[in-house]
Amino acid sequence: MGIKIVLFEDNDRLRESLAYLLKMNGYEVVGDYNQCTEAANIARVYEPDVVLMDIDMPGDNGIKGVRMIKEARPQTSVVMYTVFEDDEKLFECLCAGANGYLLKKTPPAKLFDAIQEVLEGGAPMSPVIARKVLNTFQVKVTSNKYNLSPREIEVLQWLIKGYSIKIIAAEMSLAFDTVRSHLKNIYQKLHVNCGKEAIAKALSERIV
Amino acid sequence: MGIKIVLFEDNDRLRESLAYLLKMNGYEVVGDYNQCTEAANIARVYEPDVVLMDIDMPGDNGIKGVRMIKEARPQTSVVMYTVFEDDEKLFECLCAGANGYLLKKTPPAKLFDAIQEVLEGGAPMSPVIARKVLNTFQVKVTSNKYNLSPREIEVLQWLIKGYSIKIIAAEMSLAFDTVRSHLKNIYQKLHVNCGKEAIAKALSERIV
DNA sequence: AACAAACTCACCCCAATGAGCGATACCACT
DNA sequence: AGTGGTATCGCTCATTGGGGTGAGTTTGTT
Repeated sequence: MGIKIVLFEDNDRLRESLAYLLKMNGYEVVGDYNQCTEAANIARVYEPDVVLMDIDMPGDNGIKGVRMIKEARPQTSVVMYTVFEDDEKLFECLCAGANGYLLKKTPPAKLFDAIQEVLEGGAPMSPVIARKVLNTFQVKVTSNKYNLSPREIEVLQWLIKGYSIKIIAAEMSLAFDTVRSHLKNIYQKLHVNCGKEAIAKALSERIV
Repeated sequence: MGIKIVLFEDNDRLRESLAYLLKMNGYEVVGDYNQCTEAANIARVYEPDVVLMDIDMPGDNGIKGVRMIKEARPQTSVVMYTVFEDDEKLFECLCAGANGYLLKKTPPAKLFDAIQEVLEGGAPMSPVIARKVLNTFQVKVTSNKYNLSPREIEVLQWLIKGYSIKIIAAEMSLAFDTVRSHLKNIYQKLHVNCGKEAIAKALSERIV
């Protein structure tokens, strides 16, 4: 049995071309649609191995489409196929459960490679996209822009575990007021006014 | 001028084979080393375009190697080349600034593709690795395991921005005590005892 | 119609915390 | 010898926040 693929793409010409190309290359295109409102049902009924999903479509957009498909049938691999390369759409798609992210400028040959890759448990991404994804991990390079001292970093690390001042003092074998003193300095350096803000900032900027 | 590559790999046979292969394919291997203690200086002196970096080496390991190179010369692309595929080492490398992550089972042809890809601003990763990376974004599927109500999620989203109860109440046009009430329920559902813990848990588990 | 869940608000008590003052000591650098 | 940064500790005061309890309203489900 062949590889079952479903397409969601509102540009009719492009969608039909894709379907044709895929069929020519031995894939079984079990459905192609110009909008993804019924994506969940389609996934359940046709049980595709791979879905190619555009983002910009009338009705529900492709991001919602991914979410619906992944809820309805998680084992289906969903690969985004779009012109968008802005961070916001990208990470929304990834959070929604996309298994790959290809830009439309991807040549057909690479497209087939990508389908093969996702079937083998990979996560095909256009180079620009992969770089963006990796960069989200590397914010550590900017970690010390707040000029925290080693001791302050240590305190902050306890703080972001949700520990209270009293507990932190015990863990670090320090006096209660010493920890508070460190925290005051930390808050100043991070330009925040309370522990909650500090935790939020530290975790979202991956300072520690 | 050719593409300048530096290798760090403690297996002499493998390292020499790689150097040979790369040279045969037109790359300029400006250095190959069996340990990376001097990685920073090497990067500064030879100004390589790409570094292939093993992880398990005597002395400083490759993770420290990446960090040193990225501090000394950020424009050098560092691609990990290792047998390790455990999450811990992987994400340490990515946080340290690695621009790619290839498993040693990668065939040479793919290796050349990867070097080309990283030179073009991409982030070559072996399929298994890419999947792991993407999966870190998709924790949303487990988001509702705590069974938070829509309103509670909304409150939590304000909370993790570091806002105080008073501010949250104002933003949501609610009474102070209403927000507290929601928070109490949230704390119960998340099995935490205070806002700081809730923020820590919500952000580290990407609940919202 | 009955019930559960979610949403809303209120009151009390007291612990936790941030702000704003300090202080001493150590260390590196000039 | 002085300067600045870090680390340590102390105090008061006002605000914030968490635990407990209760209760009215809406909404959806059975």
